[in-house]
Amino acid sequence: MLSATPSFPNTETFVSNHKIIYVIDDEKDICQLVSQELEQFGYHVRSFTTGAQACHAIRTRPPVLCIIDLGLPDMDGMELVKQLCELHSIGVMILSGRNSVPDKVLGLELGADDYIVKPFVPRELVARVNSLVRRITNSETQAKHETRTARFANLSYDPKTLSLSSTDGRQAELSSAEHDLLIKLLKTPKTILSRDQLMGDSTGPFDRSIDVRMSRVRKKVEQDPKNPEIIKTIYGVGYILTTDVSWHN
Amino acid sequence: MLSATPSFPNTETFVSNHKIIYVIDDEKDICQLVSQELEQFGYHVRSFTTGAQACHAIRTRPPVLCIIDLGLPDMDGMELVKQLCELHSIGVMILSGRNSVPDKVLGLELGADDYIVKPFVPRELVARVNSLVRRITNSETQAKHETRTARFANLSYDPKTLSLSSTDGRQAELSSAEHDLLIKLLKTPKTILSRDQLMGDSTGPFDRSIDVRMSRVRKKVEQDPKNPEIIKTIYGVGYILTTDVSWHN
DNA sequence: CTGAATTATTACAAAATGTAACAGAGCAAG
DNA sequence: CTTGCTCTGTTACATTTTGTAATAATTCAG
Repeated sequence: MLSATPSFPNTETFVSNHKIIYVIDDEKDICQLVSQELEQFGYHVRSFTTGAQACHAIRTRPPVLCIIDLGLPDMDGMELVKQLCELHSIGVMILSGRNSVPDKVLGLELGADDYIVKPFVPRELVARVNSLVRRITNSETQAKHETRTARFANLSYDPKTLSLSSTDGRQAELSSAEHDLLIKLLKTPKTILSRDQLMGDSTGPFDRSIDVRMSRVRKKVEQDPKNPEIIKTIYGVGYILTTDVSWHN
Repeated sequence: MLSATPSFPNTETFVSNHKIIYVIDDEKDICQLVSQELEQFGYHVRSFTTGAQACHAIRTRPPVLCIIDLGLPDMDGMELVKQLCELHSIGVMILSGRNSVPDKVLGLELGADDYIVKPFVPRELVARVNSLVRRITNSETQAKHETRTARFANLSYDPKTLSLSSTDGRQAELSSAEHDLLIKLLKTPKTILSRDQLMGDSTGPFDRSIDVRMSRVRKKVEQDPKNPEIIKTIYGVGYILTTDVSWHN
C-alpha cells in the first residue's frame, strides 16, 4: 500500500507553464500568497482587487484560469463567476471564506471548476490548479491519441497522415505545429479559444507565434484566407472554429 | 426538476446526463450512497469493489468519469489513478479517507481531477461531479455560441459567421464587438436595454463607447441609419430592438 | 423658443491582428 | 562536414478593430 509519500513528483515538468492565471481577491495578502506560490511553479500571475479591473483584463488578455474570491468590493462574486463561465471556457476556481455546502454547490453549479475554502494549504491549491490546467489544455494529449478522421465544412482531415483534403479537390499537408492548432480547434468547435488555450506550452507572454501559425493553417483550410469563414477571429479574445465537426473511423 | 434542494439554481438541466459514471470502492455502503445520489441527478452509475473488475469495464465501456477510493483490496489506488489518467481522457475523482495534504497533492498531480475526503456531503459530491462532467464534455461538444440564424425585419443574421444579409441584397460582416451588441438585442427583443446592460462589463460611468458601437451596428442594420427603425433610442434610458426575432437552424 | 442634457457622428489614436520576409534550428542525403 | 530542405519563431509593417474626444444633432422641460 501507498503510505504518505515524502517526495512529490516533480510536477513542474509535467505541467505546461508560462500560463497566465488571474487572482481576484480584495485581500492583498491572499493575492500575494497565491501569486508567489503559483509563480514558483512557473505560472504567470496577475492580481486584481476589484471585479471591474479583472473583467477588463480578462477581455483584453484571457487567462487560462481565474481564482476568484466571492467577497469582492464592487460586484457580486457569484455574478462574476457566472459571467466568466458563460463567456469563454476559462477555468474558474472559487477561493472563499464561506464553507457552507449551499455556497459550494451554488458556485460549482454556476460553472466553477473548483471551490476551495479559506484558510487553505498553498501546496494543495497549486495541485488543484495544476490539475485543472491539465484538464483545460488537455487537447494536447487527446491530439496525440486521435486517429479518426475529422469532417468539417467541405473538408476532411486525417490526423494519422496530417493530410487535409477538400471536396473541391484542394489538398494540403499540415506540419505538426499546424496539426496541433487545428486539432485543438476541431476538438472544441464553436467555442472561443484564447491564445493561451491554443498555445501548448513553451512561450513567453509577448508571443505572436500563434497568429502566424493560425495564418498558416488558414492558408490551407480556408477557401479565401483573406476572408476566413471557417476559423474566425474574436478581437481581443481568441479564435473560434465556426463549423460542426464529425469524426469517422 | 430539482427535488432535494429547491434553493439551488436549476443548473442540472444544463448538464447533459445519462452519462456513465463508475464508482470504485470496496465499501459497498459508499458505492450505494454515491450511486443513489448520482442517479437522482440522471447519471448512469455502475459500482465496482475491486480494481480488476473496474479496469476491465473501463476498457470495454469507458465512462465519462470514475470515482475511485484509494484503499482498494487488490491494487494500489494511486496506481489505478495513474493508469487511468495516462490512458484515457476520462475524468478521475478520488474519494478517500486520507486527509493529508501529501496524499491530495500526489493524487492530483498524478492526474486526478478532484480529491474528496470522507466523510463527504453527498450534494457537494454531486456538484463536483456535475462541474467535472461539464468541463469534460465541454471540450468535446460545446456550443457556447448561439449557432442558429436570427431573422428580424427584412434581415438575417448568422452568428456563426458574423454575417448579416438583407432581403434587398445588402450584406455586411460584423466585428465581434458589434456582434455582442446585436446578439444582446436579438436575445431580448422589444425590451428596453440600458447602456449598462448592453455593456456587459468593465467601463466607467463616463463612457460613450456604446453609442459609437451602436452607431456602427446601425450603419449595417438600418436601411436609413439617420432614421433608425429597427433599433430605436429611448431618450435617457437606453435602446430597444423594435422587431420580432425568430431563430432558425 | 431657449438652453441644458442627452445622443449621434466624426476624426483620430491606441490596441490587436494578419502576413510577408527573414533567420535559425533540425535533419536527411550526399 | 557540408548542402539544401523544411519547419518554426521573430520582426516589421499593413490593416482592422476599438475606444476616446471633439463636434454636431436631437430631445425635452420650461
